Amino acid sequence: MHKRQITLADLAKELGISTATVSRALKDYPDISVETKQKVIALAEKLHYRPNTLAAGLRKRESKIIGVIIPDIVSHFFSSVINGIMEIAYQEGYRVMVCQSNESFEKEVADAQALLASRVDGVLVSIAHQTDDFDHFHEFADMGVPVVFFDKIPLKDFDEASKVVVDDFMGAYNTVEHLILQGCRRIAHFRGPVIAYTSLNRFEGYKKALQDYGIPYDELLVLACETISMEEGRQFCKTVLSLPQPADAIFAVTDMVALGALVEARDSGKKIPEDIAIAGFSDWQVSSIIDPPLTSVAQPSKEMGQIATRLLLREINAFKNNIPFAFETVVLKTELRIRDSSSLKK
Amino acid sequence: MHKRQITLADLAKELGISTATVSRALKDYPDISVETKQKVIALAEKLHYRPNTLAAGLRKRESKIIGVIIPDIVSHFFSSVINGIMEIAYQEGYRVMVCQSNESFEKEVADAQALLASRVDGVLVSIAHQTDDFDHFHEFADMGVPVVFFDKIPLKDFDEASKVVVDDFMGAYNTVEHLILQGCRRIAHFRGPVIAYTSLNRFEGYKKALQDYGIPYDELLVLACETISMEEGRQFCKTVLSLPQPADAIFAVTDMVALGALVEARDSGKKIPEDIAIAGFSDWQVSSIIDPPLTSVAQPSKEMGQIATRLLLREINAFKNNIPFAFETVVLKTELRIRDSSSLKK
DNA sequence: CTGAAAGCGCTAACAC
DNA sequence: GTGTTAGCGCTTTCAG
Repeated sequence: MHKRQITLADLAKELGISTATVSRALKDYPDISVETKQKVIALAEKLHYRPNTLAAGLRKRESKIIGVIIPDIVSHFFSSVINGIMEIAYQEGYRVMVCQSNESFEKEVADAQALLASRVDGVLVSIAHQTDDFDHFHEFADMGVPVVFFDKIPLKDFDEASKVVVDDFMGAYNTVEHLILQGCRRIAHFRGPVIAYTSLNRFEGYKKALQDYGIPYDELLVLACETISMEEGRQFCKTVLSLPQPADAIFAVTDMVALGALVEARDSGKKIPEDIAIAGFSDWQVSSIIDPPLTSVAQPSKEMGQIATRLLLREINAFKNNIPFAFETVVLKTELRIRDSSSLKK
Repeated sequence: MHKRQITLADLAKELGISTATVSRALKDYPDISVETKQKVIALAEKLHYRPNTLAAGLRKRESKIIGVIIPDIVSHFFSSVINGIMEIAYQEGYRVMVCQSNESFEKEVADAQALLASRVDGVLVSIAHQTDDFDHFHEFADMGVPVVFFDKIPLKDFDEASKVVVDDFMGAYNTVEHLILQGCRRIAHFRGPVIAYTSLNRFEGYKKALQDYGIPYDELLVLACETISMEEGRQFCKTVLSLPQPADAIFAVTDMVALGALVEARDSGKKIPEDIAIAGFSDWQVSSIIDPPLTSVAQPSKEMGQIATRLLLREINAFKNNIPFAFETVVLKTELRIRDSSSLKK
């Protein structure tokens, strides 16, 4: 039943040559005779020889695996990022080991140690919400394993790493500017948790746009999400519509929240965007098919994964060949997708 | 800069004992003195010792990695399945290596070989659309590596494996039955590609429900998707609405197609569900928030990942300990979520 | 152009 | 309780 795996030694014995030669033949080394190469390759094929990458990895001190730590895989954003990661990694002969922190600091630490034990050649990380201690990532650096952060990156304490982020500030700025140009003056913002970097930048972009256009900042119009759910979007929408001076636009930190607001506005008989314009952030696929289609900020998620992976691989190679390497922070542009939920001219 | 990794030998030398003892101490073997254990563990902690799983794997002939091959990670369904897989795998001390076939047979074969080379201890597979040759999976069996198929499983030629699927037949049957009970008599079906097992079973469920309720099958009402896109949903909706005897209900093979149909029906001024009732399959999160909310069949995706992984781990253990193992096929029940797109009573 | 031999870090008989 | 030893499968000097 259980056939033993085929090894170099098996091939070598069968052909009456040494394992070294077999190894070199399979790796297409220049100074092996064509004849030998062909024989070796033919036999390997015939016996379904599969190189044992564990053994090779042990010997060469590289696993050809890159680790990924993300808060949550079940989201369009992160699964797209992983898609980009896998595409590039695969092209370059690397496998991908994915871990999910579930936004838990403890799980993140455990994941980091597991990846360390698996001797991954590099790691791509989007940190959990509560993480503000980075010892577990410094350990990678100590072991000579490059780390590239993306999306949720450390706020402090981590200069010695490359990073890839989205320009949340400008994404938010452009959206609010658009709402202003549509004639809105009472623009509410449903912001994310205070700790999250991305939320913060979106909030700053919101404020800056108001300021640049001479619209006073009104803290009654700014509500902070905790769960970032549709339900919060509904609640907050109700709140800002029933103010003495009600909102005439809503910019939500994420499409989930914007959709909640949209449903609430619709159900309470408001006309969108005439009575209240709505815009979100993330550009879910669904956002374009609801009625009215939701204006939203698109993030280049797959591209983010690709770029982060390219950076990581470059760093891995630099490290291996002992050539100097400069850390980089790449900021990706977002794209405002204007749709009927905010656009008066149809 | 690049500190060398800490090995058992480092710990052994530092403590003046043998590597064997260190190894045993860390594994909490019964016959090591408590004193030694403590010393070893303390030092390991202090030096940030991380066991090299590559070396252990080479020696023990097990990698503690399970491989996953799926057509596409960027989908709510598959990312949820992976979520379930990772949860169980992690609990049991396994890591997960994910590969994406992109619905390409060639990529699937390449992935299989890569996983084979990585010496994964088992594999979870959802096959690509075009796959109808299974040599690359038989190779796992030959190497004594268990394979469990889920969702998209081989139609033939693969008895020697466990499988986990969703009851597409009953899911479809219940949906169509529901539409009939709502009073619909001209129920259209936008089916999936002929080759896909799941599409086929949904189609069969559709036919059986009609038959059981004495409604004649009308092939004008059955259209086969190729791209499974919103656009197809729109087109087909137009088609069945303009028949001499137009449809009064649509059951689509998937929510994507149903949403296309819904948008088309809405745009052309039809009342939903009075003029045309609509139901989908998959229960996307978005399906519940569009207007009207879409009736859909929910699949237990995370659970599918969990169950498949438990089956796989059980098989891995059985194999390792040479105890008999019987392959199983688990069929998971679906749940019909009735919403306003099909329900007359509000 | 090819072979011999050492060793990557760990585990598991087998000794004592 | 602990040490000795061999070896997992591969790569890589160093010889020839």
